[in-house]
Amino acid sequence: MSKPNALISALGGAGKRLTAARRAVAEAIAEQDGHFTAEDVLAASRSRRRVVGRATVFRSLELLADLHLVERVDLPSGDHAYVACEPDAHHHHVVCSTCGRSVEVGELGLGPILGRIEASTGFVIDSHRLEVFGQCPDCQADAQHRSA
Amino acid sequence: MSKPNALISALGGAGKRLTAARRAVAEAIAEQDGHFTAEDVLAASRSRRRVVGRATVFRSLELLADLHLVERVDLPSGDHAYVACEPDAHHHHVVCSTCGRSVEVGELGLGPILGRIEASTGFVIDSHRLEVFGQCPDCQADAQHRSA
DNA sequence: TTATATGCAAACGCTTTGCATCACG
DNA sequence: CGTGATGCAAAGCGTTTGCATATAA
Repeated sequence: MSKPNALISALGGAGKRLTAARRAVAEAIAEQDGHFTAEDVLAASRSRRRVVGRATVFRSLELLADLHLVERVDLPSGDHAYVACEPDAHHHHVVCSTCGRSVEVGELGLGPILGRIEASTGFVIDSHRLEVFGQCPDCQADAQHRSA
Repeated sequence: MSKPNALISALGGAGKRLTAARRAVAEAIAEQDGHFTAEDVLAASRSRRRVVGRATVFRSLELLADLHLVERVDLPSGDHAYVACEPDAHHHHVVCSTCGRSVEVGELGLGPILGRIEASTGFVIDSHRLEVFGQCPDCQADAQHRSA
């Protein structure tokens, strides 16, 4: 759905080689609309006739995750998936339980809550993950059509 | 560390059979101190000479998770683990990155944040997970001793 | 007695790794 | 050129399943 170039140029900027396989992975990710698994990327690369080895997909995904170009999310089912994301600020993902699309949201005031947790538990917090699941506006509309 | 009886009686209350295997799993969980994996439970049951089959451990864990007696947490590493927890109110876990112990915290004001997310994204939120990782007080102390 | 639960072992699916080859820079 | 990347296939690991047997209620 968006520009693979962003992924590709970011890759180059990190001193990583700009290989055909990585371009293919970037393209495959760019055409994903929502969260996706390694297998989805593999399938997308195959359907585009830019076949990439399974191992390379995993290696690329790991690399992109290190560069914060994609982020791993754990679905409620326990499955692992990835979402493309902006590398900049800290943010969280809101994932649609129906269609899998996700949007990013900022911190929205989580900081004070973490402060309260530190105060009440004595922990020093290193990291946190907030994963939110629900129905996106489109799927809400679809649900209404179906029931009406 | 705590009473397996709580798990056992809750099991009975749910119309489930109180079998030897389930007692063994409950005991194994009770002696876990922090988060644990299915393999940990299996190992604990073996060391106590109350051997339980691998499949039964997974089935029991699934059952206990359904009853909200344990909760599945996804560690930053991507591994799946479980923590024992109180079945009552909605809460989240704060997990120590060093020793794995976890404590429960309540909502602490997440509600308004979710409301803001709904407002800004148009999603209707079904569920959420907040996972917080850091150093517990004990591990902070240990770290100081070591560096001092 | 009868529906449930168990145990085993094999099947499974996702992910990683070893290693020889390839190609970006 | 040299190092890093690739691809294949096999290994690895956690998890699930089929099925005959055992057992709680």
